[in-house]
Amino acid sequence: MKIYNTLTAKKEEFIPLSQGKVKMYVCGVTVYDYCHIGHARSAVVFDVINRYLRYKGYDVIFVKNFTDLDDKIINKAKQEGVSWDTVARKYTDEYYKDMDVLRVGKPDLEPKATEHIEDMIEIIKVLIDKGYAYELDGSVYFEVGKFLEYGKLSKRNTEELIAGARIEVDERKKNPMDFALWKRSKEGEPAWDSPWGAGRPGWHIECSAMSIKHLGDEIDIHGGGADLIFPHHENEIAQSESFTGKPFAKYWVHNGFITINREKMSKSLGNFFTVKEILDKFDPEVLRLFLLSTHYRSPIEFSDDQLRETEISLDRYYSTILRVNSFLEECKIDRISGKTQNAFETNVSQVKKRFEEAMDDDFNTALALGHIFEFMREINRFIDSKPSGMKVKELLQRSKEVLSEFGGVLNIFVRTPEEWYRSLISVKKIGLSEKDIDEKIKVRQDARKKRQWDVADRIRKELEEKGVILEDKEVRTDWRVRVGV
RNA sequence: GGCGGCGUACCCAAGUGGCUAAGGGAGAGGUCUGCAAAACCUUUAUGCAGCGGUUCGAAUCCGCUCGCCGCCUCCA
Repeated sequence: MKIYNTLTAKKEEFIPLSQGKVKMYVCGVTVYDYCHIGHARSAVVFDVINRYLRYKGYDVIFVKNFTDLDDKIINKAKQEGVSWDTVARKYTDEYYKDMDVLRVGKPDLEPKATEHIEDMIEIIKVLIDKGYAYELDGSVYFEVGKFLEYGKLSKRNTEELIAGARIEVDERKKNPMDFALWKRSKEGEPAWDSPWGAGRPGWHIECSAMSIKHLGDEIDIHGGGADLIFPHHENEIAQSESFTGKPFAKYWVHNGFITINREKMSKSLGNFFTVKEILDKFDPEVLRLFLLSTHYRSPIEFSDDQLRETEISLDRYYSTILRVNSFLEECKIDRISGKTQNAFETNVSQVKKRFEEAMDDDFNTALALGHIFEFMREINRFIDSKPSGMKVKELLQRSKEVLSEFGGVLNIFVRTPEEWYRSLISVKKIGLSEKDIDEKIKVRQDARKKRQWDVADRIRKELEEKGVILEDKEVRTDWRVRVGV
């Protein structure tokens, strides 16, 4: 299995520190607002990485933190006139709601910054003792010049950084790039006691403290959005490696951004969509599939049109399954058919290998999905060939199992076609119940038996206008909800 | 200014040295069907931003040019 490592800027063979075990830490969200789809992308990407590692048999410990103490939370609290921890709690709850509907699994541990203040203070103390940090008027700074490898992750040297620095320079700092480990709290801000007086931790130290505490000095994978590479992850490396004297993380994994009109989606530009906004118009599985249909490191251009296309793709999956199910119910067992079956059997046994090859290559979900859709065409082609015989049922059963196995890794394709269409009835605001539709179908079937085509066509058209499409099969009529509109 | 990435069909998107350049959507034609829908089949890039170079061989490596974007400040 290969993983692209930001640290070496190369795809590398994945060899965990301890055989068969993977320790993974991912930077989670700062809980000061609703999740936007960029947060969703990161969450979904690392959820899939976690699932695939487990699928491959690794014993994974996955830690993802909550930043529940930060300037943005404090500002939000001021705006809303509530306490900062009320803000943190509210948006933590909202985060969980969004993750649940997106079927993002829970990490093994979800530590919070506020629960690790003591751990952070301990690390800061050691960094001062070791000469990597200095106190200045109740705050503590990390001295970047003392960590010779500073810039190794983001491929920068300190002179360049200073030259291009846009940050406001505190003249008293030894070096403009030195960053806060501990900040003296101002009046009205949350504060904890420390050897340097009342204060609160800087942003970067929390992840070092939580990663080291829960996973140890050295871990296998450290992940997050590409915008965390600098300064957050660079600073984490500096602090952690100065503290432990060991390499902090072996593989650094970063997901790409979502763009809108080719620009990075961001809160400051105001061009963002929250997860909730999208789910008002689309089924959550559509968003999840959309996020996985591009490689995780590439930018994804977001638009409603793209989601509509994804919706059509997903519908292709469910309508294929619906078709397989119908076929299995009506399937007659008699003679064994020949060539098409052999060809299909080969496909069934090969698709798993293809899926794993794709995923082994730096979690190439886009390619993996390509194989899955190709396989679905094979299934449809097989059914079109009107196969018969004992083996047919078994092959189709196995095909469904293979698809749900892949679905388990990507955590899509987890519902029945019926559940999918039921969801679409409400997402697309069809305004009919399943019962209504079934009744209309029944009336229409009677008309069809009597060859009253005008009556049958009228009912079909009436349903179509509401977004329900009918499909006449040999012995029954199935319905679907129209997608992609 | 420094560093990095991207440019593959009408749209989205895999592919980073070697069989006919995956897959999805859209379009056109066909099979099936009472008619449809779905499905399937055929078709849509002698070419991968442009120009040079390396090589027996390049979308894939190297150089230059053009265009777009990101990071260097909080950010998933």
